[in-house]
Amino acid sequence: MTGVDDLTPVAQDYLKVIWSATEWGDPPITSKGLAARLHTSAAGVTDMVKRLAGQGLVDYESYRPVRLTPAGERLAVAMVRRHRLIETFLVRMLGYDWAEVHDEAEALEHAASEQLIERIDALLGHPAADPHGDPIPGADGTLRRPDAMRPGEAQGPCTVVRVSDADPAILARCRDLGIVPGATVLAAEVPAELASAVWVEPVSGRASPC
Amino acid sequence: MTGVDDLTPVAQDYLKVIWSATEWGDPPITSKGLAARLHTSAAGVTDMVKRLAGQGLVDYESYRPVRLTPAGERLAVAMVRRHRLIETFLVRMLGYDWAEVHDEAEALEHAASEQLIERIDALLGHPAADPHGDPIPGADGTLRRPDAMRPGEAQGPCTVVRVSDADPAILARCRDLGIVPGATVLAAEVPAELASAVWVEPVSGRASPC
DNA sequence: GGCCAAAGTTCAGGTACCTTAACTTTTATG
DNA sequence: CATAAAAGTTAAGGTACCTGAACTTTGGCC
Ligand SMILES: [Mn+2]
Ligand SMILES: [Mn+2]
Ligand SMILES: [Mn+2]
Ligand SMILES: [Mn+2]
Repeated sequence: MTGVDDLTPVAQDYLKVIWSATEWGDPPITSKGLAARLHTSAAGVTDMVKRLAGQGLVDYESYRPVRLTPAGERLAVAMVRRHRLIETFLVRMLGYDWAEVHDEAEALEHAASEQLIERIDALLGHPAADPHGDPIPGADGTLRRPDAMRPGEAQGPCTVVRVSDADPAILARCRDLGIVPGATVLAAEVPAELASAVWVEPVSGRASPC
Repeated sequence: MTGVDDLTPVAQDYLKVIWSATEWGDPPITSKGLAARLHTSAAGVTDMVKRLAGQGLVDYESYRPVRLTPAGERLAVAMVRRHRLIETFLVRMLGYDWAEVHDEAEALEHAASEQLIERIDALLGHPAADPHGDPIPGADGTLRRPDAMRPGEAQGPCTVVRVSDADPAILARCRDLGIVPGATVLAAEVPAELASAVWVEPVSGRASPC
C-alpha cells in the first residue's frame, strides 16, 4: 500500500471522509456518519470498514467509531490534497463557482494521476488553501491548520478564514454577502444560520484600525 | 440510456474502442482485438459484449465481430469527444507531451462531467482536432473526417494530418522528426517504420510551390 | 473436403461493492 | 437500573467485472 492509486475509488473516499470528520475538531466518525456522507447503507459501511481494517488503514472495533492508522492517514491526506488542488484549479482556471466545484472534484480526484496533481499544483503556484479556505496539504503530507474560531466566539472585525463547503446553498449565500476567505467582516454581522459554516480570525492587534 | 454517464467506465471504454477500430478504415473489431486493447481476457470480452448487447448498444452474434448500434455509436462518439478534448486540454494548458497524454485522458474521460467537457471545449476555442490530429466530434455528435492517405500512397510535399497515438515511442520519434499535424513533409522522407502511423494530405495544387 | 490451429465461448469461481431484513449492542432517559 | 430507541452488525443475496480451464466453432490449407 504505497500510494493512493493502489486503492479503489471507494476506499479513497472512505479514508478522505474519515480524515475530514476530525479536521475541525469534531470527534471520530461513526458508521452512521460515514453512511450519511457516502450515501450508502450502514451495512455497507461495516463491510467496507472491515476491508479497510484488513488493509491496515483503519483501527476498528465493533460498535466504535473508526480511526485512521498512520498508513491510512497518509493516504487520506494525499486524497485531501488532490481534492483541494482540483477544486482550486477548477475555480481559478475553468471559471467554476465555489458552490459547484465540490462534486466535480469528488470524481476527478480518483482519476487524476500523481503527475497531473503536481502539474496543477505548480501551475497554480502551490496554493496554500482551496476556494473555501481549506488548507491544502503539501506533497509530503505536511499541513498547516489555521487556528480559527466561529463568528460567535469572536468580536469586532475578523478575517474570514474558511467557509464549509458541505452545503452549496450556504456557499452561494456567503458568496453573495461577501463572506469569502480573505474578506473582512464584523463577527456580529454574520447571519446566525451561516455562522456555523464560517470560521474567522480576529483582525490582529492594532494593525488594521479601520 | 440517455447519456454517457449512465454507463460504467468499463462500458464506456468498450464502446470507444469498438468505434475507434473502424475510424480509419479497418474492419469491425473482434473479441481478440477488444481483449488486446482493453487488457483483459477473451472470456471477459464475451461476457461484457453480451451485457452491452443486452443494453442495445452493440449488435452481437457469437463468433462474429461486434458492431455498434445507433444508440451505441452515439455514446461512443461522445466518449471519443471527451477523450480528445481532454488530451488537447492537457497538452495546451498543462504542458503535457503528446506521447504521454493518452493514459491520463483514458482515466479522466470517465470522471469529467458533461459540464466540464463543455467548459474545456469553450476554453480551448472549440478545437477541431486533438494533438495527434484526430478530429474532435461536436457536442451534437457530428464529425468531419479528413480524407488523408498514408505517406506511401502520396508523392512530394504533404501536410501531416494525423499521427496514430497508439504507440508513445512512435509519437516521440515523430515529434523529434517534426512529423506533427500541420507540418509539411516530403512523402518519401517519412521513415518506413513510422509510415504506417502517419496520415498525410498532398499539399494542394500549385498553392505552395516551395 | 477433412484437419488443425486460432479464435471464441462456456463454465466455475473470485473480489468489490451494495442492498434489505433480522438480529445484537449501546445509550439515553425516566 | 430497566427498558426502549438508536446505532451497528450479521446474514443472505445481487450486480459488474474479472480469471483460468475446458470446450466449440471458424477458417485456412493440403
Ligand atoms: Mn471522491
Ligand atoms: Mn473545498
Ligand atoms: Mn478510458
Ligand atoms: Mn489522441
